[in-house]
Amino acid sequence: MKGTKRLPEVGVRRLSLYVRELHRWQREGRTVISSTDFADALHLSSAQVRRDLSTCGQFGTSGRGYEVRRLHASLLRILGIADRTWAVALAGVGNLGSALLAYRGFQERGFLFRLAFDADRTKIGRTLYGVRVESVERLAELVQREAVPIGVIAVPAPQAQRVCDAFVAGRVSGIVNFAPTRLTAPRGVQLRHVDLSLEFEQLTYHLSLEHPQAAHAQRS
Amino acid sequence: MKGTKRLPEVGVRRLSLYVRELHRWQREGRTVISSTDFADALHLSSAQVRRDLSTCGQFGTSGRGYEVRRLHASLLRILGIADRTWAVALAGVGNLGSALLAYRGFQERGFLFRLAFDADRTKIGRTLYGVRVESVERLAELVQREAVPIGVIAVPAPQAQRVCDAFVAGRVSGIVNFAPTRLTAPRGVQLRHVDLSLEFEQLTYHLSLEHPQAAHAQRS
DNA sequence: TATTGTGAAATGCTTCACAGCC
DNA sequence: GGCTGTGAAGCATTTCACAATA
Repeated sequence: MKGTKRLPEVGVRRLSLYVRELHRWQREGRTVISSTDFADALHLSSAQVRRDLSTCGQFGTSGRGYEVRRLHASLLRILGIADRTWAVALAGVGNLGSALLAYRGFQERGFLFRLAFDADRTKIGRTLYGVRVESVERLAELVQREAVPIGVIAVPAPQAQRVCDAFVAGRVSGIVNFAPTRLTAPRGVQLRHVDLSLEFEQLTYHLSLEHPQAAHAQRS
Repeated sequence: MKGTKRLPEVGVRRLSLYVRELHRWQREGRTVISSTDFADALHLSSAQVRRDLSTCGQFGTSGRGYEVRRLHASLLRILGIADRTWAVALAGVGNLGSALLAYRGFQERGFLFRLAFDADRTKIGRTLYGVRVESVERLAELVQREAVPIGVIAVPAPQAQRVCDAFVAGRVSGIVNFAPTRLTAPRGVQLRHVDLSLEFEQLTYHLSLEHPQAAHAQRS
């Protein structure tokens, strides 16, 4: 029912949240939900929800709401994460890397860790969550040989650019960076930055000292 | 030099990135930088950088640029992260929790893990990164006794709300949530959501298949 | 000359409010 | 009656473009 309008970047991010809630409602056995249900669950306005959804297509029924199953399937298709499995290569199996390997949300969305790399000799050869850890020196070679399309960077900041270059050499088509540094891509390869440090920095100014009565800061 | 204008929410987030770059430039010995330097490093427009900075105060010198040391100190002060240490309590020392404990950026910004909790009996009593792991059952009690102002949630989604309630009972003034679920705060306590699952979800639509020649997707 | 700081314009995003539909 | 989808209004953010300044 729409011509040219596109969902804004920030709206796409909300789409992911809608998917998450739909997933939960489906488990709970609900079959129909309204824009107000979304609004309450996610602290948005119902108008925002309707705008987001209607911008992507015609999903609802006037006077009734949205069918959970259908909307869920539609949004997955729109986000491009339906019926597809993406192989992923992970660089760095330290604490953060291990957290990523263990994160179930990945599998739920069709991502599968196929390769893992580390520079630490004591880790190479071990198997974590079903993936064998290889030497980072073989990263480009193996990524290219296995034609793995996505690289995930979970190494310390100073090594991130080198790893990024290796992924590019291995001809991945997407890189997700969790190192607190900005990467630059050689020659026409586009990178997207998913920057964990930014999340931490949010904390520094989001401190909301609005407890009913007391507000106890503390030095240490 | 400004009257009433305030930096928008998203601008505050950029401020953190400016701090990060200033930190780096300071290490590299640079003394003066321009809005264009910021723009190049962070993929923003120079006008945006100037607008952000000038909205916070008068920091630059026409025809010259910004003094690195002074700007760095000023931004830290504005973000409220100078000369202060915040004690933090961590719930969940699994992979993600461990990654948070190990993350140096925390200390750099004056955050110090004072308490850690887990439900796994085999972990309780162990010391990780200098912090003793306590039973999650004692969370509210210890957080209140030590007057720790910030709680960090790194437990699985189904447990997150319970842990959140415990932090509130322990009278923290801020909570940061890394579980992929929305929390609700009892009675007038304001929560901010830092949602790791959102980061993962970004990946699903940010896949940029723009390699010079080939684009090899793959099922598995 | 090089660069900031900033009105004004442009663009983008959210909310309002209600017609239309079930 | 309740709810969606959407023009139009309102608000927020970014960019333009240039006067001011070192």
